[in-house]
Amino acid sequence: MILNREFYQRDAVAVAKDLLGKVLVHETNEGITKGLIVETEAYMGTKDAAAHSYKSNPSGRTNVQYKEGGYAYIYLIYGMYYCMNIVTNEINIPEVVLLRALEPVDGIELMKKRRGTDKMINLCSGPGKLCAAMGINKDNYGMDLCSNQLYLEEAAVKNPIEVVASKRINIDYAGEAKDYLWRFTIKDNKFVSVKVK
DNA sequence: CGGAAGATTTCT
DNA sequence: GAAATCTTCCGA
Repeated sequence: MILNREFYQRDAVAVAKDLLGKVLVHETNEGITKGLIVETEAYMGTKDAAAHSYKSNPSGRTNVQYKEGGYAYIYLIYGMYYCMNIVTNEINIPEVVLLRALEPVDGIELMKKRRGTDKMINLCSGPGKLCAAMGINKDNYGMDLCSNQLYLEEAAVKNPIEVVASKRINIDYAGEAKDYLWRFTIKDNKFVSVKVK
């Protein structure tokens, strides 16, 4: 079952927690890939010094963040890797959830081909890696997650999930915001990206 | 218009 | 521990 618009129209922290255990699906010409979300981070727009939308105009790269929840915010980092975010909350509230790690579910051969590795644990354990494995790039920027190409769905089997909150990764420049516990992971899941502080 | 820096990954 | 590599943003 595909998650509906209402799911995304809440604050980013609530959505980030609820996204754990959901499945990200991307249908392409090459085939379909699915991954179980095991790690997320919330970025709370104007209240968060680490967010892209904290100090920039509601135009350019962050434009889509100001839409209502349920859209894909894709950006290129360090000139080499894409990161996928999910826009949350209402119109004109620039809050997003960064997807940091997935557990591969479907289309694993395709993921291996895209990533150039056979190691399951290495396919999606990081923001740049999961985008490469899922075939996500700037063409997906602003895509509606309530449509049928790139979307999220409930996991086929719902196992009980234990959520762990921790500090976010690689945002030391963000002042006091770097200590906010807005990173969420599934406890003891081995597909979570390895960097832990 | 030019420069600096970044939600990262990979190899040494 | 450092390089790879390019878009975006800010200051002049």
